Amino acid sequence: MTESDVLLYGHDPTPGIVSVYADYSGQAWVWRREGHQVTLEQTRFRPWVFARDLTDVASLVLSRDDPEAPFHVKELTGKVGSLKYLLTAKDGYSLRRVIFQNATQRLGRQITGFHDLRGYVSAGPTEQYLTATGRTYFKGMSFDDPVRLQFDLETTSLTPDQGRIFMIAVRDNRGFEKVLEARRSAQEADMIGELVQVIQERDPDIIENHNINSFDLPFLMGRARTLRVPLELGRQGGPAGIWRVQDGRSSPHWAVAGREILDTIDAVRRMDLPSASLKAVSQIFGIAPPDRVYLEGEKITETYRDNPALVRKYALQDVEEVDHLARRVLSASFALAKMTPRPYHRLPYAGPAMGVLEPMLIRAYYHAGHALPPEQPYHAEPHSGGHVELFAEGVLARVVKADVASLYPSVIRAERIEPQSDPLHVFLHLMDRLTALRLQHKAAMRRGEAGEHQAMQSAMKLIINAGYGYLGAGRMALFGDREAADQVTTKGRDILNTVVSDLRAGGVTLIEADTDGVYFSVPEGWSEQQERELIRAVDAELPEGISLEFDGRWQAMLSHEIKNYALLGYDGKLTVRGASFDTVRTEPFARDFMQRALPCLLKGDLTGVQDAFQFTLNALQQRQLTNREVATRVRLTKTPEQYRASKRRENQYEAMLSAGVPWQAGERVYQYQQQEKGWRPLDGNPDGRDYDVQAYVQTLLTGYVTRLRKGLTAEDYRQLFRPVHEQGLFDLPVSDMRPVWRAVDTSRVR
DNA sequence: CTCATACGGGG
DNA sequence: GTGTACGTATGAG
Repeated sequence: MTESDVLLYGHDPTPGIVSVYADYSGQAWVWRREGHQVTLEQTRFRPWVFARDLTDVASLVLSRDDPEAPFHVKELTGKVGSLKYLLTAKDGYSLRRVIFQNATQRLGRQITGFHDLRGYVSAGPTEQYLTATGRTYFKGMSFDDPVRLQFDLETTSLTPDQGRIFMIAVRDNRGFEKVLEARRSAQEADMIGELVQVIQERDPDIIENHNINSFDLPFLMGRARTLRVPLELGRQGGPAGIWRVQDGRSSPHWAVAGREILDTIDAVRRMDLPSASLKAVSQIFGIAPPDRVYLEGEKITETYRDNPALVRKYALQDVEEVDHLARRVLSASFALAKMTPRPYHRLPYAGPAMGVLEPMLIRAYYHAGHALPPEQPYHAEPHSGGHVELFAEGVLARVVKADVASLYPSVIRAERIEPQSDPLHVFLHLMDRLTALRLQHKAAMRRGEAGEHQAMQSAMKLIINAGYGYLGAGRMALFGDREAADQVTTKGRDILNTVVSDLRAGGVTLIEADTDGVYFSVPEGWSEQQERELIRAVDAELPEGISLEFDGRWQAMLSHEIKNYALLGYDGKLTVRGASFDTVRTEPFARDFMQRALPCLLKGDLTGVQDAFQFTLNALQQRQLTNREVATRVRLTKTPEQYRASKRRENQYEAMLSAGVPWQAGERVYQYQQQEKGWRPLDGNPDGRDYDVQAYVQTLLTGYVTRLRKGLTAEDYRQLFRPVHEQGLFDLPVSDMRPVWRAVDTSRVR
């Protein structure tokens, strides 16, 4: 693959950069790997700021012709009002200080950063270095060329002031593997020292774990502080220490000089999976080994006491799983790190638009010596969205989904829509090049060629799809353009409308349309080939560059509300979408009910639906369930003191207080409704059966049974979900009932 | 209903 | 002496 497109990769082809640390004083440390050798280049760069005018730097001596002067200004080509002054300095701290001081005076409020100051664009030091030099990480490297090390702590608690570390599993992608242990508290300090030593000796470029930023590192730092063990995880020659990356979000991120700290959870969280936990995700991706040991968090300490070998195995499997998971979920970020002027560790949690695309746009303007765009005009209204429409609700058979492949990116490229503030046409160039590259990688994948084609193509896709969102991102997006974004959605709605009416003309029953996809039901007797032919025929009518694709087929669908539905595959697999059907708070008994009832409803087996209902009702009434199976998980965010001080009474806290159970802020507990006593913590009696039957029957009826309503006639619904002893005189045999659907005429545009 | 805040996940 | 910004569910008003 060529890395010669300077807009895509930056203009400096230096290979093998594995980590960069820079500061505002203009110093930069660049670590490069060539095979086994890692070299540190200590260098300087000129910190930069794009400015709209020079008012805040009027007190500085600004050179216009000596680019090495303490402060330099270059007037850039650009329109009136654009950021047409590129200020650079030998020492970026002084430049920033002067600007903030003068702006504070001018505006009469404390200015401490560019984020609360209009008329400037700058970046963090490492990003400035990469932008100014045109360098990027990892050029010429594959995912496993850097040394990647994973470590995972086993602890006696979730917080370092209440527990300690008793085990650390550590491995790397060069074959190293070790389990460090501290059976007794007195050995913990030595074990931490040993981890530091392992890291210094194995000298990884990248340190990975799942949730490393919110768990392992804070825990490790907490213990090291308490035990007074020096914790140097960074590389020799660079600034020492470990520091919190200020990224404005609640969860912390950490950085050390010379190594990239990567958290697989950041990448997993944006994948829209039912859970982001390591174990769940590993199973979904099929990377859990067949002999995987699963231990409940709370039981790990006691398991270690009785069976340390099992915990060792568990801990090693954790780090091995992280290695596989990282290869799977971080390779897109790895690929993007070769393109965008940002450190690798930021990419899994940087947004693809502001975090990846915009830095590339800024870099292009920096190198062209062209001004950055002025601020966008303010729009009170959000820009218009996609076409969303529900055509039918209830149970429909023979369901097919068709979608327009990459609708918005295709519209952007086909209609040549670009930000009006992008005279260099960088946006469209990037869209075109990324799409072309994506297609190359997809083709290579299809030919079965070796290499990271899957990672590359998904990385490209990520950024291409971000293009539209970026245009509509509002004032935060430097090159955002509301009108351009509106053009994209307008065209997108036109296309979807065409698809919808052409499909309808093809004789199918439409169910729902959402932005770029349509679910519909085909007439009885249609073969899959006929379904695909219809989609091909509709596709043929679409404009050049836009294509409709077959996206799946199911034996039936329960359409409940827009974006809330259940599908039953031809293989019998049930898929539910939307908060109506399943959330984290869903009680186990209710989840079980839905899993039993939905497939029956979708197959038209209403006897089965009734059985599922009676089964659950019976189980509740006969107290065949335990409290655990009716409990919901709640989170106690306030401390007891905070709660007592607050006005509002909340069930979950009252439950803890009335039971006399202490809690800590942030704690997660299970609670259930106890007979006559209301909400109680589950902990006291998880295997008991003293739950409030009436309350849970009510929950079943109002919270879950109602989700099936759209698939039944009103009479059938009433009859099916009535207690069995209340048989009515005019009841129909259930075996004669059939699920129903009806057309709806609510249409709206988001 | 809309707006704001908290969460995820880790032992 | 680094570095603003995720997506979604629930609670508050």
